[in-house]
Amino acid sequence: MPEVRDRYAPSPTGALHLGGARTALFNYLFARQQRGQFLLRIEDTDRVRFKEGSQALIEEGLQWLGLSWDEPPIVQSTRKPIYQQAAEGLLASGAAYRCFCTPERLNEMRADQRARKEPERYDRRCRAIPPEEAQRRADAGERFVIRQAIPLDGTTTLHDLVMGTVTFQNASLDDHVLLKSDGYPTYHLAFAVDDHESRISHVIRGDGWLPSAPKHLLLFEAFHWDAPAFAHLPLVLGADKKPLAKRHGAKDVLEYREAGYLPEAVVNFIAFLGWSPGTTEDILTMDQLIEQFRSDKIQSSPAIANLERLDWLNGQFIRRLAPDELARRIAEGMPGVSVDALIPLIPLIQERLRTLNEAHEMLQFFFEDPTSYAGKPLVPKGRDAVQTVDALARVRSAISPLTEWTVGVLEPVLRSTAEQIGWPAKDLFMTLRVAITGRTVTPPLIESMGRLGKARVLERLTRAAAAVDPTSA
RNA sequence: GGCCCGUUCGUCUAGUUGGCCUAGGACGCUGCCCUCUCAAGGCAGAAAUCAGCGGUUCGAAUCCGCUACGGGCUACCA
Repeated sequence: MPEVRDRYAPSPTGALHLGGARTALFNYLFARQQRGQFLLRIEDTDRVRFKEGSQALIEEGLQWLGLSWDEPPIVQSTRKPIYQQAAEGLLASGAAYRCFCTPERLNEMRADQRARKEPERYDRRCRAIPPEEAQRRADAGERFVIRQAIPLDGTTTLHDLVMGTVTFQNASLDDHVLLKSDGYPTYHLAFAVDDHESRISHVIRGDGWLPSAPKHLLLFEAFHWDAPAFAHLPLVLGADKKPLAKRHGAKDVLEYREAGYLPEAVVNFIAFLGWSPGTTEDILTMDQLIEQFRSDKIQSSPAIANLERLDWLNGQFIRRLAPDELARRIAEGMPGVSVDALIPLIPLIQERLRTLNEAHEMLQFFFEDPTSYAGKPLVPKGRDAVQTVDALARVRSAISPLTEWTVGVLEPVLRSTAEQIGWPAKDLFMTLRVAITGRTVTPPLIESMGRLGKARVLERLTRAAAAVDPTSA
């Protein structure tokens, strides 16, 4: 059996969005599972849409997701002569021809076709030019493109791994351009030449290419090359049901990294966009995905990316992380805070996080004193300032003699203090929470006090007491 | 207009060799439990007449046809 080799072939016109990432992931999973190779190719033959820096961004996105490629990427713009040579071969065999039609004539032709409600297609005028004459005009410096000479009749059948068998009438196919007048190939030519040269066995790409797949099959035939197998992937849509690829707001995968998402979660999320293992499992690691991936389980209908699910998945993966690993990842986003300082705090927040970034705010009070209690309910409902200051003082004197500073000794002391002053423990805890953290929503209070240490707790209690507004009822 | 593809809870999906589907799971949502706040976790629940119609069949989400709707392509873009 021939070796499996596939590839992700983005054009560097922007960053890597979720849809592109999914195409890359499916190629990667398939290649890894088949013990084959996964390649990267940069399709930069469109010099107009080309964006500087895009390739680096795409590569960084892929690396972040853990999709490593096995050979240095082919960059198409560096291979112009190779495509030209291939096109000339086609010219010689009659599978392609030179076209001298100007853009103006093409526009007029299409306008006419539209007016007559005919299919808009190249009318093949130049296909009738004798090759010698075409050669002469080319030699004389006339601008031309090279078009594929599609068979006038018959059918072409594609056996797609996802879409099944699709048959096209050759008569409905256009003589599309293979080589542009600037000497660059179009996608079609470059694709065939490169995939052949790279010995690609499986082409897994977006289903936008499905309509041109028969032309690609015909091209391979014209070259007398074996065609690869095809799998066309349905679109990934945004919440607005518009294809991600077409939206201006399509997010770069690296933005998910900035927002505190784990690459494991993003991978899991996009894997299930149009694919499922056929079981009820929904949290899979990359290794499990590799093992379970099957191209025939790919959905043939488009999928809408439901970001709420990504949030949930992210929380799941965060909870599965080893505590020191979680600390490491959180520290990356918290300049000035060491991994070691974070490790003891992890148990307090690990099961509360949905994104890494939430840890920053959740943990802030460990690293800086509350700056203000304005607007915070230091005084419980039904109590007044005097009672609150008194409660704070009672807690202070109850805990300051403590020689052992653990949850086990703190909790009973705090509860009995609440009882002594006649407050429900809930109320006392909230007052303490606000006093010590400056917040109403925090990790568990007593554990937090334990980690903060006695000195800092006592100090904050004093400051809070001083901040209680005496005019509050 | 032409050529293709698609259509199961709001969303991701299971279902693919027709009966085990009075359609299963997950996210989200609602309620309850747990509880020092918030989460997490546990339990329960609402939610798809399987796009519609017509066939085939003892029996169809699963097979066939038509219709509707959605989408892609229709560039010297990829």
